[in-house]
Amino acid sequence: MANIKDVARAAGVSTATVSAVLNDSAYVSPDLRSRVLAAIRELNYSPSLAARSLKRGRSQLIALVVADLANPFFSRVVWAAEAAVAAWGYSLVVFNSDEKPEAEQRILSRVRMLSCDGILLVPVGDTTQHPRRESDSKPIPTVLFGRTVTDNSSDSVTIDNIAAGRQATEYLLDLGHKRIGSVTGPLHVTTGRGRLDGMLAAMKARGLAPEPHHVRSGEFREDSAYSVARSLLEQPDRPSALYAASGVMALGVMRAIADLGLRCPADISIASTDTIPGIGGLRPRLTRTEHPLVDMTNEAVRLLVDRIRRNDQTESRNIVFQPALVVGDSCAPLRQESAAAGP
Amino acid sequence: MANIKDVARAAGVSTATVSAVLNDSAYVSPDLRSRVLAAIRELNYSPSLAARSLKRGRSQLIALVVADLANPFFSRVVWAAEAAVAAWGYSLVVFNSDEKPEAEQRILSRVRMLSCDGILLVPVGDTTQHPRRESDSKPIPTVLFGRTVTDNSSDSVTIDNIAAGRQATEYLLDLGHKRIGSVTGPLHVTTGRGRLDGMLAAMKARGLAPEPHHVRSGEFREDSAYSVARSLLEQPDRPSALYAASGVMALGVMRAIADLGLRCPADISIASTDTIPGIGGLRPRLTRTEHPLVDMTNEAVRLLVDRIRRNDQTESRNIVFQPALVVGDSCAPLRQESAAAGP
DNA sequence: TAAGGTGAGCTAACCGATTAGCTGAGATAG
DNA sequence: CTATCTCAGCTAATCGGTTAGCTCACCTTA
Repeated sequence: MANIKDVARAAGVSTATVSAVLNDSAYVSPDLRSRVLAAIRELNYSPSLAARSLKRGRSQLIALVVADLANPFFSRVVWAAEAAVAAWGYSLVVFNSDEKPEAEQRILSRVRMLSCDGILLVPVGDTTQHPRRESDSKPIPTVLFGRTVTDNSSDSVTIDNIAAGRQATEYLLDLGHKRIGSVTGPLHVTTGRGRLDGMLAAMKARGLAPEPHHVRSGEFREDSAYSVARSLLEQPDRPSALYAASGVMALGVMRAIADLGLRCPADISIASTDTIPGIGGLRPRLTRTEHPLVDMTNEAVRLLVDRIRRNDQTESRNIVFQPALVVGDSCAPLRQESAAAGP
Repeated sequence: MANIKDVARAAGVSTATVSAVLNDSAYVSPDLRSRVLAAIRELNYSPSLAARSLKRGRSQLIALVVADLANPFFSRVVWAAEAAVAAWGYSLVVFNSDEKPEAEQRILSRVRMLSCDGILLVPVGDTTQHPRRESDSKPIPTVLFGRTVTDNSSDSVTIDNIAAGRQATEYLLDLGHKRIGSVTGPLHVTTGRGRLDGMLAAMKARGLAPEPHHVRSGEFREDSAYSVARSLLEQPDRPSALYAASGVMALGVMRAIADLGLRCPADISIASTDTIPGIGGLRPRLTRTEHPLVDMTNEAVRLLVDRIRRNDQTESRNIVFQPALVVGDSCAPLRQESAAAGP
C-alpha cells in the first residue's frame, strides 16, 4: 500500500506538500498541486487514518453504545445515528451492552482504547458505575440518549417519559376505562420508571389507582412482556385495559392476549408508548405515543459534535422531547358492565 | 492521557517490558510484571489502538456495509454481527449505502482509510463496480452477505433464494391457488431476481404462469411494496394470492390490502420470504420462509476472521443456507369460484 | 544597493505503540 | 579460570502521517 512518501517521491515534492494538498492546510502552487493529485491517483494512495489519528489525537470515530441492539427501537437509532454521524464526517462504531453493566464497562474501556472522539450512550441503568474516568484526564465527550442516570453530568437527549405514560393512560381513561393495568419496563431504568409514574399520575388525577397486582414490570423484550402479560391476564379479575411501556412490550402483550383467546380491543384495550414501524397493515393497529426519533438522534449527534469541536466545559445540556399520541384501533370504549341498558 | 513511556518510567522498566506484559509476548519476571501492572492501574493507562494499528498494520476493526439500514432485516444483521465480531476481539463499524452505488464506493474508500481488517458487505447490486482494488495491492478480506454480485471472487454467505420463492409459492399452489401474483424486489439484486425465479419455477412445475401484470417489482421497502401492491390489486382481475419477496414488503402488501377494504386471508392470501420478528401477536400471522439469520451471520464472520488471520488466497467459499417454511394464517384455501356446489 | 518582508516548499521532530537486535549477568562445561 | 550458552530486559528504529520552524528566491522600499 502506497504511503505519503511514495506519493511525495512520485510527484517530486516533500511529504509536507502532499499533506498540504490532502488537507488544504496551506497554499500549494497549481503546478505542484496537480502533480501531487496525479501521483495520488496513479498510486491509488489513501492516507492512513491510524497514522493521522495518532498524530492528531482524534480518530473521527464516534461510538454508539446501546443497551439492547435486538430492540427495534435501538435499531432505528443505529440507522439514524449512522446517517447523522456520517454527515459530520465521522464513522460509527456500534456496541451492544445487552443491558449488562459489566459489558458496558468493558465497552467503555474499549471505546477509550479506540480513542473514539465521542460517545452516544444508552446507559444500562442506574446500577452502572457511570463512565466517570477515575483519574485526572478529562472524560470523552458523551451524550446520553433516551435514558439518563441519576448522577448525570453529561449532555442528554430524552423524551418526557412521564408525559408519555400520562398521555397513553389518559386516552384509556377518556374511553371510560377504570381498571387499567400496566406492563412496565424495569423500574431502575428512567424510561421504565418515568412511564409508570406518568401512568399512575394520570389515574391519580381522576381519583383512581390501579390494583397493585395489575402493575407488573418486565424487561424491554417481547418474550418478557409476553410472560408478564400472560400471568397478569390469567387472573380472574383482569383489567379492561393495559398500558405497555414500549413497542416490543406491546407486541408481547398482544401475543399473550391472542394466546389466551382474548380479543383486542373487544375484550381488552391496549395503549403503549412507542411501536414497531411498518406494521400498520396488521390488526389491531396500536394506539401509542411516538417519539421524534430522527430529530432526537440528530440533536444528540449535534450536541456531541459540538462538544468535540469546541471542548469548552460548559454546563451540561439536557434536551427533552415531547411524545405525541397516535390513535390506532387497539382501544375500545369500556363496555357497559352487565345490563345497564336504557329504560 | 498516560502513555507507555509514563508506565515504563513509573514501573522503572523499559517500554519493551511494558509491551511484553501487555501482549504476553515474552517472558517477564513476576516482580517486574507486577510492578508494570501496578503502574498501569495507578496511571489508568490504556494502550492506544491508533499507535498499535499503525505499527501492526491491523486495526481490529471490521466494517459492516449494509444496503439499507432502515430495513429491519439488516438491523438484525447488525445485532448478530456485533456479537459475533466482538467475540473474536474486533469492533464493528457500521455503514449504510442506502442502495446507492456511489455511496457504496465512498464507504469502501473510507473503510480503506480506516484500514479495517475486513468487510462484511451487503452489496447494492450488480450495477456496482465491485470493490475491486484497482491496483496491485491485495484487497481487503471481504465476505458478501445475503446478496452476491456476478463477477464475484469474494467469499459469500447467502440463502437459496430460488428455494425460498419456490417453497412459499408451492404452499399457495397446494392450497389450490392458481392466479398468484408477486410483489418482488428489484430484479438487479440477486435476492429480488432469485426469489421471483423460484416463484415462477414453482408455477411452471404445475403448468402455470402468472399474468404478467400480476408480477410487479418495487424496492425492498414498506412504502414501495404498498404502492406496488395497491396498484396491482386495484385492477379488476386481481390474483387470489400474492407472494411478497421480503418481510417489509409483506407488511406493505398487508397495508395495501387493509386500505383497499380487503381481508387477508379471506379475500387474498399472502405468503412471503422473511418477516419482522415479534409480530406474532398481530393478525394475520404471516406465512413465510425464514432464514437462519444468526447462523448465517456467525458463519460470515467466521469466514472473514479466518481469511484475515491466515491470509492465504484460497479459492473463494460460497456458503448457501436453506430457508424453512413457517406457516401462519395469512393464507386460506382457494374459495370455489362462484357456484360450484354439489349436485 | 542594502535591508527587510513575503511566502512556497522543505527538513525533521513527533505522536505511541511494537520488535529486531543488543547487552550483560549468571549458569554450565571443559 | 575461561569459553560458551541462555535469556531477562533494554535501546532504538519503525509504522505513516502532521506541523513547527527553517531556507531561500524574489519583491519592496528607502
